[in-house]
Amino acid sequence: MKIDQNIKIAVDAIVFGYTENKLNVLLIKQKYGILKNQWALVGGFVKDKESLNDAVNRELQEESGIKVNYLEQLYTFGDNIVRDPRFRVVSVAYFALVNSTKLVLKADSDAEDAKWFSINELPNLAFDHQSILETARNRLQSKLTYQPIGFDLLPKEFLFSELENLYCTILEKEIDRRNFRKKILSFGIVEETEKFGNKIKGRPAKLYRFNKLKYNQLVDNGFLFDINFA
Amino acid sequence: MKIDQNIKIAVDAIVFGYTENKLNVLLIKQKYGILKNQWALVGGFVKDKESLNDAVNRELQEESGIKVNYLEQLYTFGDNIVRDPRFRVVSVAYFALVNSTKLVLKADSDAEDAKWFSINELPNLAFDHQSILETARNRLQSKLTYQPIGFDLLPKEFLFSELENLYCTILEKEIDRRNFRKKILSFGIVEETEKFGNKIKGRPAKLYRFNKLKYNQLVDNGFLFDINFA
DNA sequence: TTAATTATGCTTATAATTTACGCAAAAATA
DNA sequence: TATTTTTGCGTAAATTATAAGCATAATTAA
Repeated sequence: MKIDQNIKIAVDAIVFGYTENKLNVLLIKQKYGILKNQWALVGGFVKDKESLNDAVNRELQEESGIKVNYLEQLYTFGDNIVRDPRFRVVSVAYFALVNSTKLVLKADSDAEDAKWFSINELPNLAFDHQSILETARNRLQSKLTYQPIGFDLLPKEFLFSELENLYCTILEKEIDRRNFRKKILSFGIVEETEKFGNKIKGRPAKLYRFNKLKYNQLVDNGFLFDINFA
Repeated sequence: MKIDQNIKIAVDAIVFGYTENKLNVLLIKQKYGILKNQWALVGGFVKDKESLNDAVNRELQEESGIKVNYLEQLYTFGDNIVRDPRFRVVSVAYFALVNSTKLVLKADSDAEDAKWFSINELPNLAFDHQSILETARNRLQSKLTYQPIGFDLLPKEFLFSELENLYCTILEKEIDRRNFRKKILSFGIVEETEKFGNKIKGRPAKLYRFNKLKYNQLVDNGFLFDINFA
């Protein structure tokens, strides 16, 4: 049986990072093709013998050298049949979180440059990448409230104020510091360390750590993570 | 620029129905090919000039003639590169809800037969359709609690007991009838009609109607649908 | 040196929501 | 007429969310 179909499959990754109380997105500038000098999401075509998951990990490796803490499929964009002017492309978009800001481009990659951009200061993006990014941002906002993915944007050991700021920044609302702390601690999935963070002024704050093992145990017993302030 | 890629894109639809307190899935039996006589999800290959959305609607029309009340993209299955033994296929799965049980196969369709199966009495399914179905069932369960999609499985006018049974059946748990009613009514998105359902015994029950317009208005003002009983 | 400032971490009162369940009403059935 | 079945309303107790108050430990300004 022969199927007459000429559609190509690509994967794209929306990689979020969080530094200095800002939500950032990783973008790359293409070296070749019609995309030359345009900023775009990490991505590329899927190889015939490669799973979608392998494809997106390969592209991440080639174009940014980054190690992601979290990766999940976001959405498949294939309703706009002229999103790529060259030929029809269906793109499977992935949503990734990292806590590092280190970028190491592979020399043989298609990317000329890779950079972090604040979500509020984005350049013009290639194709429909602007709209993909919006979808990813919505996923991040909603998922943050019912899955402990915020920890994947922070270093292993973090200040409570950092966690709290992350929630306020991404959810774009004020959260009472004391109620936030009370709620997070009540879950029993965040534990304090002996160390202190090096803040410049004010009372020194302890560093805390997310206990993923404990979280998984609780989930097995029916625990539901849920952070939702009015 | 030429891309050397030989992957085909298909769409599949998981169509849920609800009748007589049972959750059902629509399956079709293929007329031709290696799938002959095997039950499978509604689906087929995407045409070059057709959006993914159009493709799934066309397949639904051709293979079942059914009109869906709700349709959303579920997940793209493309990690198992040998899921189809003929050649590599990436399948974009869609999740659909209907309240009708009428099926009208098109004569020129690839389907020899189309039938409703109770979710608890499924036949063996082609490809990885069993696992796709599991994913869809999970989506249905979780989405039922935070989106008013239960109404898309019921007739326009329904009894409160039907709505309540639907929730109990799909979520697989007991829900207190009185608290359920109180909560649903408190939202103000379900209104009673002047009509009564024709039950055989017991006190006659009013028919109710979901006010989608009202729901959308409330959502614009920040309302969040949420049904979650311990 | 001392007072003001900044940020942390603990606590408590009140409001709102969830949970559990009693009970009368309206029909069919025995 | 009594019993059964299902509907629809109401209320008390338990739990959770919201809104603050305040002592502590450091830095910074006076």
